[in-house]
Amino acid sequence: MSKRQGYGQFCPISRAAELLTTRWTPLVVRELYFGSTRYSDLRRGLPRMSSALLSQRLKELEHNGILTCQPAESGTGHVYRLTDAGRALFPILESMGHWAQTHSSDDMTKDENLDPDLLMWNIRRRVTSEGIPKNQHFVVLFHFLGVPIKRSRFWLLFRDGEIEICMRDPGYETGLAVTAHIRTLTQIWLGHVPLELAIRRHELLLEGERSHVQAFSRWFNLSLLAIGNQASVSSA
Amino acid sequence: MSKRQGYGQFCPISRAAELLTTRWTPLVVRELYFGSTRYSDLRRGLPRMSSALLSQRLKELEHNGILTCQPAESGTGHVYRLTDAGRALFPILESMGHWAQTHSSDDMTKDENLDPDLLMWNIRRRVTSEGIPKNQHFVVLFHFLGVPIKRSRFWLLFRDGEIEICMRDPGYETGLAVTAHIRTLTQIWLGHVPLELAIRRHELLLEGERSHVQAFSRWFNLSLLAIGNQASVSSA
DNA sequence: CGGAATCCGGATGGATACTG
DNA sequence: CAGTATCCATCCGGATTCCG
Repeated sequence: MSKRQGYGQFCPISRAAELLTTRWTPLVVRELYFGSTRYSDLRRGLPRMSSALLSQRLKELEHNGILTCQPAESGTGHVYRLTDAGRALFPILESMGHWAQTHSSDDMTKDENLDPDLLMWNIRRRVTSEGIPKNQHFVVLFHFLGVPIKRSRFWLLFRDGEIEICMRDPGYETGLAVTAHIRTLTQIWLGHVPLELAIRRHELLLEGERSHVQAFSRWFNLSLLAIGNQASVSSA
Repeated sequence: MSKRQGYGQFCPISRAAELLTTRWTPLVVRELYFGSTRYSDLRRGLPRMSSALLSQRLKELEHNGILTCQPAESGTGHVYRLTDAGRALFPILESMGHWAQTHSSDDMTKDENLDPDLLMWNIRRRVTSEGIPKNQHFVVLFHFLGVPIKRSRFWLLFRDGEIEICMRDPGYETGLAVTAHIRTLTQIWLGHVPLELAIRRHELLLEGERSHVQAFSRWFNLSLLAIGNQASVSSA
């Protein structure tokens, strides 16, 4: 497979670099760290990565002891999980994220990278059912501006403790509607802009029963990367 | 030049990853951070990197605002220096080094990566003239075991505040001789093994006047990566 | 010495199609 | 759904060359 020579350096940085300087590898680790376990989860979180390359990377990472691959008990496919060594890579990713936030001309929120599917998928993984009416379904509509109409509406469906993203109205009554420019919600998600500020400036609109509006900040959690980045946002 | 697509992610990790997931790039940054400024310094520290690729990387990094390139005042060539953004990358490298030290089956000191030239070059950059007799030259011979004879002897020449590596006896009287297996000195340098321990076990031999032997641990500084890694070694 | 340009074969990555 | 297979563009390593 890889006939590639190593860097020929005894310095430990080079060991990690040999692992991480292949394309997409850090992002695969990120996805796993943030909770993806299935091949299709990974594909969803890394839409621009080709399937062939993903499966190649998974094999390499397994071979390098970064992840384990086990046949899924429930049905088909495999479950991928980081090993201890794999989870230990996270501080590296964290410092990469921190560097980019402070030193990269912040075009990570430039138009071409804003992606509502990706954002919703990331949000879904961090959402908690806390503060959501139990034992009944609850629907939140996200309505994005700055996005082609066909990809501008997403429904988050809370049901039986499960959370699902729908691209079409799931039919139940909508309990809360969230309206914002895709960039606004992305910036909030990344911790660049405090939620309250966006609300106060009417750049993010919450519509629904008062209790549902107030509950929003309890179940809508920011990206793990946002923590410690910006003014705190979580409900008191 | 690079027509390569981005990762299409708004997550800041991906911004840093786009920069760092090209081959050799983290090590070029490491070299600059550790004090190299000239093209030939970089080549010396990265002997397995091709010249063409190095000059390509330097251009890319300059373009990305990681380093600046200025014509050298003194004579020919250019001086490469990290920008603030470039220096800010160091925590990433540091966590990479830390990860490898603790989670990579420590074959970074496996035989094929042990390299006396590289080691001497690294050592030289960290050596201080402190504790060295002033206003006269002072010569230290490093004698490596486990290395082909032709590359087994290096002389460190202290003269006029300058420090030079020689591959042949510079002719002056040798003030101190250091003898060890290449692996031993590499492990000491990386902080895997305390200097005192190696001395006590007679795995590192210091020969010379008592004062010169005692001075050794004052001017021989460990790799920056060793700091906080292992039992401290520096003289009290 | 300090770099940059070129050429070439092999390795890697991206796109798409295909299979169980 | 969970991956493979295939083809082509790009990247990388090594050697050589060139220039100032």
